[in-house]
Amino acid sequence: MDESRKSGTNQLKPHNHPAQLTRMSLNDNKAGMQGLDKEKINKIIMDNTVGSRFYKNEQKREQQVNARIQKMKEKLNSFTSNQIMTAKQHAEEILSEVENQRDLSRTIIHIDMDAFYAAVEERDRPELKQKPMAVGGMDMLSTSNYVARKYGVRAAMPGFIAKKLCPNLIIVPTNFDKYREVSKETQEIFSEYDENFCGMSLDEAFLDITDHLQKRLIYDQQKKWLSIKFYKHGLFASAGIAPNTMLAKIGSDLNKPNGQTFFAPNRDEIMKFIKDFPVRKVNGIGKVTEQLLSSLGVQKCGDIYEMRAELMLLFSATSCSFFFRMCLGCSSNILEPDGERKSISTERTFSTISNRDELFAKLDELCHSLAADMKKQNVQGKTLTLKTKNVDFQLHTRSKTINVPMTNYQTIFPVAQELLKQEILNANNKLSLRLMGKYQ
DNA sequence: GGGATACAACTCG
DNA sequence: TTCCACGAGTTGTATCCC
Ligand SMILES: Cc1cn([C@H]2C[C@H](O)[C@@H](COP(=O)(O)OP(=O)(O)OP(=O)(O)O)O2)c(=O)[nH]c1=O
Ligand SMILES: [Mg+2]
Repeated sequence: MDESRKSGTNQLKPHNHPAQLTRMSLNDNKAGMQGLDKEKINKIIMDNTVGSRFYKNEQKREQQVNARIQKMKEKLNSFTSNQIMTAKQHAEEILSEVENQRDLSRTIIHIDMDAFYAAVEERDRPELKQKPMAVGGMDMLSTSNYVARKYGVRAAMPGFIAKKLCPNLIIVPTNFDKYREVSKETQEIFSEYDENFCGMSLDEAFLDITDHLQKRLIYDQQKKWLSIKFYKHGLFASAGIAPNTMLAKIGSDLNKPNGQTFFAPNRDEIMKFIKDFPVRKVNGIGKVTEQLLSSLGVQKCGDIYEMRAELMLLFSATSCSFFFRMCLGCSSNILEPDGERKSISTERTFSTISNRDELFAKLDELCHSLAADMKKQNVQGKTLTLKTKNVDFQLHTRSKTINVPMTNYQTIFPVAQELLKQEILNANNKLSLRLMGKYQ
């Protein structure tokens, strides 16, 4: 039940796209996206976005970020020179502590498959290799091959917009089981080099090859060898080799696809590189933090040092120590074995439901699905969280912790039902529902 | 003051 | 024709209860 499509406001809203929405436009800091017509692509994206409920929500969030920035600037102006001075001293202490801890003795590789899901699909349908192709659905794409990227089509872009950018785009449905299979194959190879390798997702992993290197030189071989191994499938990977995980991760992206980067264990070279490296490309700095930092004039990692006092006063200790390590090119070089999972969840988006009974029927489905997943993974939970999203894309969560752990549908559903009842009372507007169960 | 608990916001792939 | 996913993790803040 979602009217409001007053077609009176006519379609020809000419190019008055509000002062560039930073949240919205094409993100080209991604492999395979250089030298394309960004203007044109952004126009198509905007033309298919402006006015939608999704867009309105994005605008709202943008406003919130701007408010945060405003507040930050006010705070900044209120600092006395004395405060700045002591903050600078404190920052220096932390920085020199980081510098003292710098350890260039390990060699870490980050390996990242190229266009992973798409590459697997191309393996099974080689005729797709020359064609623009993406994996996902009309609502959302998980990734695209490099041919499609030339059109501006990329991961996390809705399929229907991608189709506007590239009418010939072929969209292949997602096939997780296949990707899991291939992932297993690659991980077997990784374990030959480092049995304690750390798989970050289906398509990427960190390896500490320090010990392996003592036995055998594989700097160059690593890549060739991966290429050969995967050649039969036509799959390729990129790699970054460095003294720590942050640099290794940066490196694997620098020469994508089918490329690699080597950072020598040399302080000066690392500092020289990191100085001009954009903060946004560092893992952990997303769209929002980028904007917050940018409003302080911090765009490159080197800028962090210049603003160390202000950052100390404006951000949490956790954030600051992260920033400071960043600007010195330092990060962990220890690969933690991944422990127990912390949560398990299932969520679904569907066309708007406002009928109460239908809502509960949907909830029932989700509980069954969650219970099945929990059984398969052999886990139980003590906290259940219901997550909802309404037609305006507003998110809401409501959770309940209970003494006796939940293990199956019978124990989950009653709790979920309570949460949904409350949620319906709370927001008597129609909601498009999703459920998410967690366990902690 | 120090754990739980609840919830929003952010990030990643 | 369609009109922005889904699963997992972290951090920050508020609140309550020893
Ligand atoms: C970024 C992203 C990736 N994925 C999936 C699909 C990707 O193939 C897989 C790995 O992510 P990525 O490594 O980020 O992307 P990619 O491997 O497709 O392309 P490349 O590394 O060459 O730039 O994760 C999503 O489902 N949603 C996302 O938003
Ligand atoms: Mg990849």
